Amino acid sequence: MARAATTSDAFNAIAEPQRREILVLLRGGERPVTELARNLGMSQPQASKHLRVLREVGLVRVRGAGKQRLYDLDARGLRPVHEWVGGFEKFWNETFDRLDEYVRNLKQGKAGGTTG
Amino acid sequence: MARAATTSDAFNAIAEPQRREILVLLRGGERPVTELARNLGMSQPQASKHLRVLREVGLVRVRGAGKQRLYDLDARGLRPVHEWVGGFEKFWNETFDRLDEYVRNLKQGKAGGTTG
DNA sequence: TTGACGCATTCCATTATCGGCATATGATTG
DNA sequence: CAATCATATGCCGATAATGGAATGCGTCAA
Repeated sequence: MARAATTSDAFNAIAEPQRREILVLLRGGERPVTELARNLGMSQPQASKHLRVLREVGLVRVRGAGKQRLYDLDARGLRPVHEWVGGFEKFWNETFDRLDEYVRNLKQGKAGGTTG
Repeated sequence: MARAATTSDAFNAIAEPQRREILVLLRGGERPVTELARNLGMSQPQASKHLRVLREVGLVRVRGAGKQRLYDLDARGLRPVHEWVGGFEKFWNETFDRLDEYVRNLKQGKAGGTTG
């Protein structure tokens, strides 16, 4: 099996840096493809491809406006991501302490031992 | 070019569901490889490979304990992820409103038009 | 209808994943 | 040193993502 599809969920979709940048730009409101491409220094086809992925996972919506297609942010799909990562919030402080303790133990000649 | 390496950053590392599960288990404290593999129903080599990725992006630490190697959570690398996603927090509520408005416009026979 | 513009899609090459299986490496015990 | 347990690594097959280039398709203007 290969890596999961980028379209399988928001986690995979936002793993790509350029797609994150697109989402950031869209916080400023809906934008046509070409403008996104220009602002991010990518080709129009690349922008379209990234937008397709974002649309398939539901992070953006489209509406036609004449010749243009305006893409709009739909951030709801990011909420589960935020919540999952938020489950570690208390740990990225605590981790410092455990590392401190670890280092102190090393200096005392004792190996690790945070647990036992 | 192919997709960015899973080891390129935390975003890519946590795109894989099994690696997320490993991190969740490690919130309960350090664990040896075999126990993680058993708890997650994956093979030992797979667990080792996932742990390698997590270690390379700095989300876990290892220490030897006899024959075993105990993996420990280092959640600090998740903080940037949380912050990036958090930048969309105000939008996943606002989005509902914009969708509501969109739907109301549709019912009135007007196309889209959230913008103009 | 023809032409121009905006965007989506397809084809291609390169590259890296993930999983299974076998095996190498490391540490402990006797 | 030999045997064993715990873990890491190597190889393979299958999958697919990314970027570039070319092209298809829909819309608007004349």
